[in-house]
Amino acid sequence: MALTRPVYAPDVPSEHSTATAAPPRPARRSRAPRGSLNPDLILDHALRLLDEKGLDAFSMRALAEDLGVGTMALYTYFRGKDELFRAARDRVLAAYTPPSTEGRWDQRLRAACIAVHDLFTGRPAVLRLLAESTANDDFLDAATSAMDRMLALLQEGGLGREDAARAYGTLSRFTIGSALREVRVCARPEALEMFRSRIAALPRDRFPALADLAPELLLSTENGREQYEYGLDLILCGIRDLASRSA
Amino acid sequence: MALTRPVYAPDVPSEHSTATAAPPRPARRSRAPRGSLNPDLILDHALRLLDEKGLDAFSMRALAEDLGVGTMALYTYFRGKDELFRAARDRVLAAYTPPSTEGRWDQRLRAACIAVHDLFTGRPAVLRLLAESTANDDFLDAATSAMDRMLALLQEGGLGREDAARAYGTLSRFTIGSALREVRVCARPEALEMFRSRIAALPRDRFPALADLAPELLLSTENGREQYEYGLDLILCGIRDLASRSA
DNA sequence: CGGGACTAACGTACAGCGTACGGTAGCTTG
DNA sequence: CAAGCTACCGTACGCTGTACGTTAGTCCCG
Repeated sequence: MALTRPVYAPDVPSEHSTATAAPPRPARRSRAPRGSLNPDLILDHALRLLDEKGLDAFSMRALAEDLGVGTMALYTYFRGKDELFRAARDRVLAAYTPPSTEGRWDQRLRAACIAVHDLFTGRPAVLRLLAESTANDDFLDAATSAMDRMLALLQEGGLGREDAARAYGTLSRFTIGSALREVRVCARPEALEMFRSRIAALPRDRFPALADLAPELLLSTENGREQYEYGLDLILCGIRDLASRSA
Repeated sequence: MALTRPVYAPDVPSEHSTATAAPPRPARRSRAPRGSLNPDLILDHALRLLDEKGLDAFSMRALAEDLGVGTMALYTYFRGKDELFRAARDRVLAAYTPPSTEGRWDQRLRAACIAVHDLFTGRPAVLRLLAESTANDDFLDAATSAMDRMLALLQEGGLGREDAARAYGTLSRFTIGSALREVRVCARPEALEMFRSRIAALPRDRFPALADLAPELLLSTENGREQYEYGLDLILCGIRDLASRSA
């Protein structure tokens, strides 16, 4: 009752009943005023919720409640959850600011990659959206300029057309793989702890190299950003080699 | 009715009602015999479902129906969906067979990486599970031997302890990033088509390098496996450089 | 050969999800 | 002041995972 009040009932309060108020009272929100919603506001709250509670805890109902609004009000601005997620992802990607433009081509390329990596790891939940999206992830409108920039730098370094395209693909794959690992493991104390305990419990005779290198593996796992730069430099070394051969 | 028959009601048929039998008849399955289920059988069907219909279409109910069994019967063997997924993932990883052990250390390392990559891309749905798992992905029991092997090869190449650990991290990140991209994009005709159309619609004046390299980008995107090997060689080049410097 | 114990298979129910559909209220415009 | 438009919203439906308790097949013990 009250919940399923017939649509046209004039809502007679019937307060004369001696009952101790309505039972659990579903906290009936009053209708939000007319201008209380807009796409940007919705995305703000969505991103905050995603960052704070994570992707799994996110739901349209939770977002609506956070906004103090009925669930279906969100559908005035977004066709559904998917579209909302895509908009959130694009908003985050749009925050990419290309780093300074000084130094040699490889230094600038390095800085550009790191900027993308930091952008990703700064928004763990959004990165998950990115990884799951079927679209060609680095080809969103927002990311296009970063892509163009990196390709130009690779060509500036002297790489041929095919090599530039493929080197870009390599950097992009490594960057998203790294960001994913950092977000899912390096930045999670409980995952790190599990890693630590598992590595300590390994039978040394069956996995000699692994057991031997345990401390180093732990160290490199703990510091995701440093590990990313290390791998990036490994790839850049290969790219430079390529460039020098083309020259 | 029939569906919600009170538990202890003596089930008076009341067939004297002139109704034309029970209405839609929910296709009441008869109880499956006692030995019709076991963990391996469940995992077989789960993996087949995942490969055929994808992760999104998977549900406990669908799996049970596929097995010709009530939904809750699955819970006799797995605590829940998560545990079932983890078991499926481990089963796939356990299928890893180390490649032949001939050739120089870097050639063997290369072959080992490619084997892992192929293992991943062979099971798209499972790869998604891998990417989403919070655990340290390459540290599952099943993957431990591959990890040990790669670390040993890196040390055989002359890398120091820290370098070996970090080079391994690089290879692992790149491999999972590549497999993810391949599964989400390269192997999906509709995603490729979208990429093609988007790249053709780019304003050439704003993204000159990108528009210029469009054909090469398309080509490298279409062939995921080749692109992986290219990137792998780039990284191996860096690793060899490291090795020669340590010597 | 009966009967009790064990447990695999199961049905029901519940809370939560995304969202289609239609109602309602408040601003805007005539 | 009325009419129309549309932002906001309530309800309902079909789906999900799974807690809980029931049922029935099997085996063992007396």
